[in-house]
Amino acid sequence: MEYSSKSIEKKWQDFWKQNRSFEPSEDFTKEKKYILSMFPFPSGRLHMGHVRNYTLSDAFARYYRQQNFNVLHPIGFDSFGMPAENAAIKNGSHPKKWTYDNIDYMKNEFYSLGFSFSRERELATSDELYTKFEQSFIIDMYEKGLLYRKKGMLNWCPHDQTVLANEQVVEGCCWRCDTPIVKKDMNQYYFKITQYGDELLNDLKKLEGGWPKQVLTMQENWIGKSNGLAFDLFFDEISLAKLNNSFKGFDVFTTRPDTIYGVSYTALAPEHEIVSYMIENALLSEDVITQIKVMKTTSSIDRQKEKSGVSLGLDVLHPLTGKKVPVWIANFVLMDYGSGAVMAVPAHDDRDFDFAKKYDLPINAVIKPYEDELSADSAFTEVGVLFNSHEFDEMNSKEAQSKIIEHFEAKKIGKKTTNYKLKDWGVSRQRYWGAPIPFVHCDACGLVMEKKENLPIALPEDIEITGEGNPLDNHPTWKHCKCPACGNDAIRETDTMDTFVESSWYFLRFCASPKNWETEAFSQEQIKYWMGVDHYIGGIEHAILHLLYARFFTKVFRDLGYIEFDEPFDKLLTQGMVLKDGAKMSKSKGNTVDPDAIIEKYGADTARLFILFAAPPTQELEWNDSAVEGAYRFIKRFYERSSHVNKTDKIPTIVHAALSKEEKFARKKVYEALVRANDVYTEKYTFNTMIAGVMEAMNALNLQNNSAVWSEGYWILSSIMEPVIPHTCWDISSEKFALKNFSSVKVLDEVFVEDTITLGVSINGKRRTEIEVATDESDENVLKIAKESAAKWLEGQTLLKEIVVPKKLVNFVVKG
RNA sequence: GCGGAUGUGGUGAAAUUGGUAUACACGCCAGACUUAGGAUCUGGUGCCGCAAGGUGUGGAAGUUCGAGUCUUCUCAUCCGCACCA
Repeated sequence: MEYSSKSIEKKWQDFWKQNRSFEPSEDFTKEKKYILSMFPFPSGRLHMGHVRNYTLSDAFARYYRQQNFNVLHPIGFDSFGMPAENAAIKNGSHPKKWTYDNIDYMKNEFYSLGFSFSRERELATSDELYTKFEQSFIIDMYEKGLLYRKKGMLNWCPHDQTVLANEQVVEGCCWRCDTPIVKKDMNQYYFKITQYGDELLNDLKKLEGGWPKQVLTMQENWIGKSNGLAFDLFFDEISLAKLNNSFKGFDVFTTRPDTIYGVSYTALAPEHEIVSYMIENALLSEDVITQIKVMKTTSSIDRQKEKSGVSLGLDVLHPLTGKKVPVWIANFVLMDYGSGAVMAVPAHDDRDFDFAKKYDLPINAVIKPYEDELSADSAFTEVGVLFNSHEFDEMNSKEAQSKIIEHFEAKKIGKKTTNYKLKDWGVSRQRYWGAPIPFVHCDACGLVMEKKENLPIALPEDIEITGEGNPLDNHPTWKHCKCPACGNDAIRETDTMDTFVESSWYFLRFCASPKNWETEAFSQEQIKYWMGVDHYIGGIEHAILHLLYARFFTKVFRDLGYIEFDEPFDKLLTQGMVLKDGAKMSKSKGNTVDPDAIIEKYGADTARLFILFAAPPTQELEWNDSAVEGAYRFIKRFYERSSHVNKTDKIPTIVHAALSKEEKFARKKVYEALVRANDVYTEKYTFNTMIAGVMEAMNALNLQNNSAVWSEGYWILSSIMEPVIPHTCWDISSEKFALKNFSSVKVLDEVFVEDTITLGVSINGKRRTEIEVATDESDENVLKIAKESAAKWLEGQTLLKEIVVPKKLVNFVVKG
């Protein structure tokens, strides 16, 4: 048999398609596995990262099919998004055509790699049917108060001309195009993800063990829970008068209530409402107003470079001492965290310290180290002991935190508070290629939900995409509609949804039987059976964005009564990047490898084998052309040596005792590979060692020529390898085993029983020699044999201790 | 700064509870078959050394009969977050 990847792969891909080989069964009494890889954006072509992702999920899916599970392994396309519009601007192609052409191309690539996806459940999130149900969920969420509209300061990308969620701002820049973002005041829709902040944080515990620690930590940090004290600061008489009594004061949040007696100034964010009031009412000098304007318009990156501020000429009263404390504006105070105002304790906070130094503000220390002296050159931020703090003097600063909170609560001047870094998810985008937000603006009724029977609110196709403004807004007719409530003329919302909304529930849609796709998003019964996802596989880059949003939607859907569980993904496998020449593959670096070219030259099985063999899945994978050749050579040998195998439709029975040493060794290696393979899918995901085991077994088989041993070996090995190199294995199996061997094989313990065993002999832990003894030899005899063998090294030494580790080694402890 | 991870041959990487370090593969060297080889097969290959032997898992110390594995410290690299009060 001569190996030809082209003819074999085509043959089996056609066979699988014709036989609907990978469609899940609707028999819900069978045990199930839901294997999901993160679906791709239809960018045009697959890249090696995709190949790695889907090779992994495909291996899981195929393994569990062999184990007789009912397997759901679906694929779709996350097909809304800006690149479709960017392509339109660049090439004049319609976003819809561009998207669906790409999908067609990429689907062909998928199937030419032999991925065992359910073809009948393929979907694209830009399908109108998908939009229909998504809009329906949006309406439900609005009714529940989980979606709201408000005016606020938003992250605006000047290049993409759209708003970004906080999660989409990376180091102050747009996650997609790297343009520095600016703040813009706009009306936006928000999901109330903060309402679930605590649950999203606490439920991370449920994911321990199933999710990588790194991802859990990243989510924990992102949610950023911190406990502390919130209290009001009140203006003194003079300041009240200055402000025309419009404000009594403002509230602040601190995680360091123990430093309360060290407060020497307070600071507001430049965007704070009191500041705005003072500007509007000309209560500040032109010079100060100019300074504030500069602070507000500086990009967040530049704002971090140096601390700056300005005094407002106001004072508040210290809540405990009643002393006057000056109020400043400081550029490091963030409007969107806490209340946008802080109490400043320069003696015990680095930022406050820098600011006080710059503007020559007082520095009042109230905590000192237990051992050392306080330094005047920096803030002391460690745990210490309180002084200058009235009744709290001599108290440990950690302990003082709760005591002082109690004190504030007892006096009813403040209370224990929890703050989160997590903010509500801004979901509206001023772009065309997204799911329209199903609302209508009516002069009489205000913001009105579209009626569910009118869904989907589909996108118009006759649009002009220029890159200037929102194409929906510019469309001559689309936005004009009737108010669903009063029937009068109204204007349709022209914002579309963030594409992360689609990816937040697609895994639920896959559970739905396609025959009901028209009528329902999914059914309780189907969800109950298929969810949660047993193995979710994808890139670490989604650690926060997608995975947090999907968890949020799951909890919302639970509270809306659609589903009955808290977390969607039981096990998460985050794959490493694919590198070439030490760097991530990218077009700009010119170090990409085109999957199609690899398939053309070596075949899909070679690409799959290399990817799984070269590194464990969570690690980075360095592309290596000659190692790819090596993978190809292995497959060729594996295929061609199947000529040693006899045709059979059941696993051969072999009398182990009657075999030669080489034959026994070959069987042992084969069964070792089998044992390894069974661990891989549940615990370790180390496909590389599983494949190494198969290679060892192949090497061992090649040292003997018993055709029954060859046949048994191939029965097992081609089954182990089927998830990795399916085309090759199906071809061997159909030729030799009538496709009967893709099922679990019982491990025979007899092959691991050996007559003799080799033990290492070491002196003081250093290996010197080895001995071969009968497996059941007594320790006493083992020692005797070992001593003879090591006589050379024991001579003239005093033997202090003898250690026998059964089946491993002998160690002599000597002195001399 | 905070958090997470990773350091083992020329390279990608192996190594149950601490128990013969470097499996498997790439590369390299030698040989065989060949008109030829980027095909195939066989053998070799951590480092120093002719050898005996020594040495060796980023570095230092510790626990132990025995440490890649456990403990402490340290160095380097990568990733994520970052003025979050």
